[in-house]
Amino acid sequence: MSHALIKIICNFARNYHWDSMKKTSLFADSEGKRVTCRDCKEKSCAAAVLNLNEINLINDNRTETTFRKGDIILHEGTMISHIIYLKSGLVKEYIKSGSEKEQILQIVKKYSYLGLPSLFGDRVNNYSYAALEDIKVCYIDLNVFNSLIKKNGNFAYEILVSVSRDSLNNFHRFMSQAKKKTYGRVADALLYFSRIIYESQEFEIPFTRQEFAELIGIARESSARVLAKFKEEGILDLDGRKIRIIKPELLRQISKNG
Amino acid sequence: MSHALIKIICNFARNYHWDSMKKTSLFADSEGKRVTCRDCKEKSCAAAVLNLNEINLINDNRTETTFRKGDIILHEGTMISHIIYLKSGLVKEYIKSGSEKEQILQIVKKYSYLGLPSLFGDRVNNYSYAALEDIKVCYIDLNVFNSLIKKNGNFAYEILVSVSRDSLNNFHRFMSQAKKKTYGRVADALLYFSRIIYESQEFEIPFTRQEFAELIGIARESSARVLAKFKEEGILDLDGRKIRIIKPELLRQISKNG
DNA sequence: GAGAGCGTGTGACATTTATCACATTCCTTG
DNA sequence: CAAGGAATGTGATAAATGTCACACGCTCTC
Repeated sequence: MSHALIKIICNFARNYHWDSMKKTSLFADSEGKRVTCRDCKEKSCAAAVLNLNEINLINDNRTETTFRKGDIILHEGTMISHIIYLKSGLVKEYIKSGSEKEQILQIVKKYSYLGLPSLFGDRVNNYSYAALEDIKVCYIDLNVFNSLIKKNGNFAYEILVSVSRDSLNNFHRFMSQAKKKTYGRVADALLYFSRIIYESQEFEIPFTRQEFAELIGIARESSARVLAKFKEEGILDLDGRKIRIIKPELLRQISKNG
Repeated sequence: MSHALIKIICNFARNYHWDSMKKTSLFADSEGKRVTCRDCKEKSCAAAVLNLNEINLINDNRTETTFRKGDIILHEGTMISHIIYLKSGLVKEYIKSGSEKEQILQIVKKYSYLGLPSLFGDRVNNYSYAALEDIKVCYIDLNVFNSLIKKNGNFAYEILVSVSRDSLNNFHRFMSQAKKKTYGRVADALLYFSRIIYESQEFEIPFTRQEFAELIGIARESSARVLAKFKEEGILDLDGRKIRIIKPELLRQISKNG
C-alpha cells in the first residue's frame, strides 16, 4: 500500500491539525512514516512523526464535535478527561475570578490544543474555554495521547515545540501588558489581533468594547478614547467592531515606546 | 550490579538536578531503570526515567562550571549551543530592550533549566541570564539532550511537565502584574519571593529598590512608599534589603483585591 | 576623617487613568 | 415601526501613580 491516502496527523510547523482525508490528505509510504502533504505548504509537514499504527490508534480513539458561538467548552476546576484540539474557529480562554465577572486571558485559534500545560501539571483545568464563534473540536483519549508521548519521542518533541512556543508567546504578550501604559497596551492588542489571530490588517474583533478593555486590563472608556485618537491620527479605520489598520508601523512604534 | 550506586538524573517532581553521587546518590536495579533516592523524599523520585546507558551518555557529555555573582551566563540573541542546568544559586532572567536599561523578567532558582522554551522554538536565546550570587551550572550537549528526548518518551514527558509548569507559573505571575494596581503588585512580588524563591517568611532580596521596582513594573518611589506603608501597618519588617513577612494572610488579601 | 558616589526615603507636583454621568447610537423584540 | 435595553462615545472630576527635587545615610577611597 505504498503512497496510500490516509487520515493522518500533519505537523503544521506550529501545531497539529486533526482532519479528515478531505482536508489534509497525505501520502504515506509503506511504513507510513514518510508522508507528503498535498495541501500544506509548510516544510516540516513533509515528515509526520506517527506511523500508521499510531495514526489508526488515535483515529479509533477520537471523536469530533461542534460547539455553537457562546457555548462553554471547558470549565476551570474540572478534571482533564480528554485532550481537546481546536479544528476550526476561535475560542476565548478565561477565568472567573471569584464568581465576579470573567477575566479573558487570551484568544485561541484553530490548530491549537486547549489547556495543554494544565495536562502536564496537576491535570485540573486551570482555565475555562468558550466558543467565540461556531467551532469544531476533536476529543482525544487522554491515555492514548499520553502513551503516544511516552512511546514516541518524536511526537513528544513536537508537543514540546508547541507548548514552548505558546509559552514564549504568552510571556511576550504579558510582559507587554505588565510593563506598558494604556497606549502601548492598545497598540499591542491591535497588533496581536492583526498579526497572530487574524493574520490580516482588517478584522472584526469578537468582543464588546468592555470585553476588549478587560482583555488588555484598562477601563472601557480609556480604550474608547485611545481608539478614537488612533483613528483621528489616521493609524486605523474604525467602524464598530471592524478595524482596519492603516499604519502598522506607527502601532509598532507606540508599542515599542511603552 | 544490582542496586549499584550510580550518578543519575533524579526527578525532583518539579525539575531535575544533576549531581554527583555524593549529593543525590541513588540505587538502581540491574537494568538501571528502577531507582530509589536516598535523599529525596519526593514520591516521583522513586522511578528515574533514564537507564544506565543514558545516564552514562549524559555524564560523558556534560561539564560543570561556576559563575561569580554578577557574571553573565547567556546573552540574548545568541544561538543555543548547550542545555544549561542551574545546580545552585539564583539567576536573573532579563532583556535589554534596545540598549537601554535592562528589564528583569524573573528569577530562576536552582534545579531549573535556563531558557528551555527557547530551545524548542527558534534555538535562539530569547533572554539574557546573569548570576545573582555565586552559582553552579551544568552544560549538557544539545544533541545528546535532544536525542534523549526523541528516544526516551518518558524523559520527554518529564521535560514537558517542567516546561508546562513554568508556563503556568509565568502565566499566573504576569496575569497578576497586568491586571493589578501598585499595592497588589508589591504584595505579589513579596509572596513570590517568600513562597517560590526562598520558601521562607524571611529573606534578603538580591536587588536594589530600583531593580525591585522594575521587576514589578512600577516606579522606585512608589515601591518605597508601598513598602513603608506595609511596614507601618505591621504586615512586614523591613531592614534594607532584608524582609520579614509578619502577616502573609494580609498580603494575600491585598493581592486578591488587586 | 573628608569627600565622592550611590542607594534610599519623602514631600510637592504633574500626568495618567479610572470613575461617574449622561447623551447618542445600535440592536433586538414585540 | 416603536420601544426598550445594551453598547458606545465624551466631558468632568477624582484617584492613583509617576516625576522631580532634595536630604539623609552608608560605603569606599584617599
